[in-house]
Amino acid sequence: MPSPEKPTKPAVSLKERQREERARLILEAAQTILLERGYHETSIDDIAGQVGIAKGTVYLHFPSKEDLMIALVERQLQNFVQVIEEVAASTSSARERLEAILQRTYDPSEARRMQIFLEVFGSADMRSRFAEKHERTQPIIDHARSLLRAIIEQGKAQGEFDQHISTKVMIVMYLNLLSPRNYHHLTTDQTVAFEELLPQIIQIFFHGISRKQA
Amino acid sequence: MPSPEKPTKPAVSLKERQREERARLILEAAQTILLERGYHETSIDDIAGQVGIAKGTVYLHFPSKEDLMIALVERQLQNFVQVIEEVAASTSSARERLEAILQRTYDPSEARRMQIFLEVFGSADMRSRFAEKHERTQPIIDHARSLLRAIIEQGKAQGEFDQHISTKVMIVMYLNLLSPRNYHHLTTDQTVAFEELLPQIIQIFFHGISRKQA
Amino acid sequence: MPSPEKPTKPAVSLKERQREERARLILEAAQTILLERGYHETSIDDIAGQVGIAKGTVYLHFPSKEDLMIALVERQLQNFVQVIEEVAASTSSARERLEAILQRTYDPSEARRMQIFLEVFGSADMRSRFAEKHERTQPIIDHARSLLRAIIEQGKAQGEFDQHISTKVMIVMYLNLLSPRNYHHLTTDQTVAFEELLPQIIQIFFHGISRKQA
Amino acid sequence: MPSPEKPTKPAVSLKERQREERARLILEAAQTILLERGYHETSIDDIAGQVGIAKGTVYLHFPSKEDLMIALVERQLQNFVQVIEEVAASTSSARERLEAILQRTYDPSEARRMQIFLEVFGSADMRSRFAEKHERTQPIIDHARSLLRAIIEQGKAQGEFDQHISTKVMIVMYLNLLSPRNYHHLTTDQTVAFEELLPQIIQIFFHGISRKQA
DNA sequence: CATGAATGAGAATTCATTCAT
DNA sequence: AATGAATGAATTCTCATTCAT
Repeated sequence: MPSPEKPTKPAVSLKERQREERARLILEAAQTILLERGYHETSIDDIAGQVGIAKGTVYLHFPSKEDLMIALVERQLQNFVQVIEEVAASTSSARERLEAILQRTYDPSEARRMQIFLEVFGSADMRSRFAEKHERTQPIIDHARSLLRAIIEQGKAQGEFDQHISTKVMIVMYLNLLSPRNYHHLTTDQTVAFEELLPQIIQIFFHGISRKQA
Repeated sequence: MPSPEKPTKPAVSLKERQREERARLILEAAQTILLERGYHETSIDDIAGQVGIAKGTVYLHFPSKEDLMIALVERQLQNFVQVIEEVAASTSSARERLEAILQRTYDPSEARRMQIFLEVFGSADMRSRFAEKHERTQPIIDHARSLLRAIIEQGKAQGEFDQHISTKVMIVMYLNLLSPRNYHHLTTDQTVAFEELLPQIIQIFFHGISRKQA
Repeated sequence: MPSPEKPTKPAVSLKERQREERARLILEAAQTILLERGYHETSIDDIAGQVGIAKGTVYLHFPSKEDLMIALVERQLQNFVQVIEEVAASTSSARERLEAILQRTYDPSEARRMQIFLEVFGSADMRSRFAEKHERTQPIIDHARSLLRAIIEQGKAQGEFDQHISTKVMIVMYLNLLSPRNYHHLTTDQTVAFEELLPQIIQIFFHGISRKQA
Repeated sequence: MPSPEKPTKPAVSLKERQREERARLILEAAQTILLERGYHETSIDDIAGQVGIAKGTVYLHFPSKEDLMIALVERQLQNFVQVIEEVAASTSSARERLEAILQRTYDPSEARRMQIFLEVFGSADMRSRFAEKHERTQPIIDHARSLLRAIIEQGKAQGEFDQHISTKVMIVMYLNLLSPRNYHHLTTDQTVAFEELLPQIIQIFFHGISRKQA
């Protein structure tokens, strides 16, 4: 029997893992600073400084600042899609599933991450800047939408939701609920605690789309 | 006969009026371009060019690019407050008044203008950049809020709205409805016509906050 | 009669003249440094420093480093074409005219300038770098060539030059004679005085292309 | 039996041979890419990639990019000197020998290689960059010159060449004939075939320097 | 030995702001 | 007042070189 300690395959994997870990560290730092200061107010040097590496090293992992941004968005989207997929598989009612997604997305540890992609789509210059790079993110977005559509349409079919309201509109409003940014000032003002906020929003929305009682 | 070297008040006023007209022209141009391209993608030169004046002239009216931006936001906010005030004075029901504000704000000619201030508060970039300059806009925002609060609380008192939902939360959600940006992709996709969009959103929201029937 | 000192048109012309003068100054400095150090070894900052202006000012006159280079080449080419045109108009023999062009081009004050465009076509990376920007220089080069061709062909027709040698080859060799760069080391070594060099080169070339005596 | 830890000479030699072979491979790749793209457009990484080794390995053989370049030039010069030496030894006439050198240097397989050193001396860029590193190449160049000088002076002594033309000038012009770069556009234009080019150039040059018939 | 990740100096370019005319 | 030329700080990105593994 050959000696089992000889690292043949794992060696490749180690380097690769280190590489990915480094990339993850950069994404993490980028996320933190970008969320604080925004795209234009954050230089590659700032990000590198945050990670504790040199400017050039960032470029070893991401070919440009834009690509770093896209990678960030992509990661977040995938994260989001995963949440939806997990929840969508459950057998609870449409409303329960949509609420579950909200709950998990509002989880503070998730919330910050969500925002990054709202940054990108939120301002005119970001939209135009990244318009051409959306080939990769668009399919993910489409996928998320179709998952949500399925849930909502089940809810309509089973009499939970009002059939007179367009599914598209529901999706858009629902996605807006997911944007912590929209509630940012509320929690900054500290006049409404974050924990009370969500249930009320949920209540408004679901009451709003629920089938009207005859 | 008045001494000819002492400029009478109307003369000053004329100059002043021209000055203000010029400032207005600059704001107008700035708004157009900023909405299209975003803050960082718009240079002072671009704005001056649009107005047909020289770069330096812009600085005769606004001490910096940031101040120009703030002025833009302020103008929009005042505009918005005026709409609220006009509507608030009417004697119709709370819901009717809130709907009226939405209608007027969604009016295409208004919608674009609304967005400018959403640009500013919408991205981390802008928020951090303008954080210190909010002394002037904050009171206006507070005023708008208190006007809306009054309407909503009337609605609650008169049994239109659900008293269990915090007024603050209602205001936030209501303000979100006002953000055409949130619906931008919808109308860009051309899958939902702008005209159908508003009624449905209104329906969801007001049904959502309405007092539940026993 | 109106006062003649009122500068209406000249005012425009003054600014324009100052602008051109500034551009000329930059070109002059660029030429000096570029010839000494080459394209890659010369930064825009170096050039600006030589002129005594700031980096950004260079960009007020030339949109990019490449364009500055092209402008330099163009100026030199036009200069060269002008020399050819002036000489071509004379009624002397073909050889005399070609010699005259050489004389004027070897004039030390011209010689340095000539080189700049040889720099550009001389090295692989310059050629590929500027390949796409040649739309403007190519016609000038073609024009110069056709002027030379005409002279050479007259020389052949009148029995001065050997008709068995292709005009194209003659032109190429002639243009090589014009490249002070080719003789650079000679004069650097200081073993051959510049003044003796030209006559000998002329002698070799024209003897070389002259019609062979039967 | 020899002690196994002491490497005999052949063993060192093998390693040394492998080392040299590796160096040769690098030079070969460097030459190919450098000729295509030029010095600044070629990175060490490109060269390493072409050889199929890692960037760092290049530095095991050449202390810097400049030194790699110098080594390339040196190799080419030695090659050239070898051609001259071989030809110089023959008993044919001076013209025949000089023509033979031209023929061998114009041989397509040689032509490309020749150019590398013309790149280096041809642009100001390179000249200034390598000026201080010429201690090693200068002697080789001097040697090549003296070999050529000997041939030319024999030609003069035997009445083949015009004694009134300085040998130095002849050498310079002759070396210029060797620069395929000078004829590059000709063959690129495809208006003159490469095969016709050389004989005509030879004809001009040798007729040009030949002793004039009384 | 070979590798390739990490470094950081350096270069082109942009643009808000100033100021002489 | 208006102009627009000039400035220079700041930013993105490249790549020769080093060095731990």
